[in-house]
Order: sequence, then structure tokens, then C-alpha cells
Amino acid sequence: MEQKRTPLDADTILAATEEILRRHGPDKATVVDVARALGVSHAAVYKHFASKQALREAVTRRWLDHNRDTLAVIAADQGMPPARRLRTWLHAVLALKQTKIREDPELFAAYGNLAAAHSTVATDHVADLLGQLTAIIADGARDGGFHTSDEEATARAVFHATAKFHHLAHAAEWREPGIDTELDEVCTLLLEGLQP
Amino acid sequence: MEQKRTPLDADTILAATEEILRRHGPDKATVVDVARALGVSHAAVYKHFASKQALREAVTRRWLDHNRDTLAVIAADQGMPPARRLRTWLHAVLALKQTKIREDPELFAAYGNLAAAHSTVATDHVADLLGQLTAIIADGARDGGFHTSDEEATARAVFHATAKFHHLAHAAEWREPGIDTELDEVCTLLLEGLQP
DNA sequence: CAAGTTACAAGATTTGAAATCTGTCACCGA
DNA sequence: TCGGTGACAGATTTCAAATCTTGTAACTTG
Repeated sequence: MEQKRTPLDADTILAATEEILRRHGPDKATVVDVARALGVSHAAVYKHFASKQALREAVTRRWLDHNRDTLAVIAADQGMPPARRLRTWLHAVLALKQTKIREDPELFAAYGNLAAAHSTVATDHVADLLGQLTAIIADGARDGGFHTSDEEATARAVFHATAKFHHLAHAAEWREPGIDTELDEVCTLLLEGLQP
Repeated sequence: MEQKRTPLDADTILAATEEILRRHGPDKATVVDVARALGVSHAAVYKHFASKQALREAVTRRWLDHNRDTLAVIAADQGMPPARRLRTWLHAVLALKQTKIREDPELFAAYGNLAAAHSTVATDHVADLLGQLTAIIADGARDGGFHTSDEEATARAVFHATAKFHHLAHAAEWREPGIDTELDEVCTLLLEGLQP
């Protein structure tokens, strides 16, 4: 007779969802697909996630949280002067997304859909990044490397000025080979503007 | 009997195409629609324009050329110091697009489609704008208001740093009320970076 | 009662045939 | 020969019917 499989917890469902997303892409992946892969009825999935949207947000949040933690290490690295840290951090933001696009295009597309739908997963992530940027700028203001009257406003300005290198709308341009040089040029210009 | 209408020159066709685009939007507007509006067969339109794509490019080019000329006046205005001119010019670029989106959303969408398809109409326009930006920066470098070792590279950096305020991918964000303030903040940061 | 099931309504998506559109042709008239 | 025509093939779009998906509910079981 049927033996009970794994107890089916949220993490198991998330892993299966990632796999289905990778295989079918965000437009074709269904909750029924996920349930079938787990050998359960799709209603069982709804016991753990309120909606398909919630399931996708949970998958995306895992990746974004991982990114946030990776970047936080750079943002808090006191061994690097804030100017270099800012440059390194901005390059890392770009590099993380470039890697995901290359290695996991379907999952990245799912993230893009959420952002386009103004999901809080995306807006919260932006808030996280802005916080890290503010911390770097505050460090620079404290040690005299940067001049600024309002750290948050300056962080916002730097974030907006580098939109081309982190905003999803520009993802297609990140394939172009000159993109890193372009970011470098913008960084240099911005860092000169931040000098006291 | 049928009297000959207007001689049907390229400009007449372009005007009719604009009208059809405005009415139906870029996804539904057809060459047959344009011909019908002019009272001719659609083959007649193909005597003047090689393809539907060419027709749309011609319509869009008229608007972009008008924009270019408007902006050129600002870029060349020697009565304004380059720093203020740069800020004014960047605001004007944004304002022109905001106005078009508001007053002619379908025509703006047609422009967006061409840009997404990497039409030369779009890339040429970017080259025009970069040229104007380079001219402003060169003026500033000459009169000592700006410091730069490579005017073109600096112009590119400024252009990339303000992508959020002119790149079509961000058009949806231009409705937000804070957008002008955000551009101001970025301008201020960039102008400090350009100071000698 | 937590975790699962089957059954089902409402709505979205796919499908496939019919209609329309694009681009080209040979031809026409001034 | 320039500017126009109707007819045409192949690609694209449309639209209604069929199917699949989502989300809920009433029910089962350890």
C-alpha cells in the first residue's frame, strides 16, 4: 500500500517549486505541476501557502535574502575604506544578478514578474539595499572620506544614479561586455562628487 | 466619378499613420487601416514606404527630431553657465517624454516598441543626445566650470547615471510625483563630481 | 486538529479554424 | 515612369469552444 512520503513541509514544497520553475519557466509552471512532482494533490500545497503568488514570493525571497546577506558582508567590511567599499558593493550587486540570469534564467524571470507586479518582496529588497548603501555612506561621512548633509538622501541619489546597473528593466543590457567599465565610470564620477 | 484626392505624398501618409496610431494604438494599427483612412489601397502606401516598420520609424523620427532640436537650443545656450545648463537639459529631456506620455500615449508606446526592437531610430537618437551632452560638458571644461580628462567618457557617465530619468524602461516611474526631486538630487551629486 | 483527500465553481489559458494583415506581383493609366 | 490598382501567398491575429488552473469546501484519517 501507499507509504507516507516525507512529511511535506514548506521547505520541501519550495524546493520542488524551484525545480518546476526552472524546468517550465514562470509562465507555464503551475501549482498542479508542483503537487504532481511531490506526489500529492494540489490542495495539499494550499495547506502551506495561501496562493500561487505567495508560493512564488517565498521562492524569490529565499534568493533575495541570500543576496542581501552576501552584500551585507561587503557593506560592513571595515577593512575597506568606504570609497572602495561603495565601488565593490555596486559591482557585487550587478554581478549577483548577472550570475543568476546566466545560471537560473527562469527563476530570474519569476523575480522580474514579481517586481513588475510591485510585490512587497521586491520593494522590501530595495529597502534592504538602500539601508546597506546608507550604512556605507554614513561610514564615509564619519571617517571624513565622504561629505554629505543627509546620508539617506545621498544613498538614494547614488542608488538612482546606478539604476542602469541594478534595476531589472535593464537586465538585457547586462549581457553587453562594456557594462562593467560603464559602472566603473559612473562610480568614479559619483565618488568624486562625494569627496569632501 | 471618383475625383483624385490629394496627391498622396509621404507627409500625408505620415499624418494619417499618426492618427491611426493614436486611435488604435501600436499593437492594433495596421497598414490597411492607414490606407482606408486615405481612401487608397494598402499597396499604394507601400509605394512610399518599404514596410510597416519603415512607416512607423518615419513617424517616430519626426517626433524625436523635434525633441532633438528643442534640446539643442538648451545645450547651446551660452547665456547659461554649463552647470545650470546641464541640469536644465536633463530636466527638459524628462519633461518632453512625460508630456508625450500624457498627451500621446499610443505614439509613445510605438516609440517604445521601436526602441525594444533596437531600431536605428532609437539608437541614433541616443547618439544625438550624447552629442549634446558632450557639448555641454566640453563648454564647462573650457570655461573651467567642469573638470574632465575625456569629455565623451564623462558625457557617457552622466548619461548612464541619469538612465532612470530618460530610459524608456523607466517610463512607468515618471508618473510618481517625487521624480523631479530625485533627478535634482542626482544632478546635484553629479555636478559636485564635475567641479574642478 | 493537522495534514491530507476528492469534488467543484469561476476564471484563465490553450487550441484550431476562420479572418485579417503584410508584402509582392503583374498590370493600368497619365 | 511614377503612382496607382486588384489578386495573391504566407504570416499573424481573432474568437469561440474545450481544457486546464486556481482557490475553496466538505470530507477523511492518524
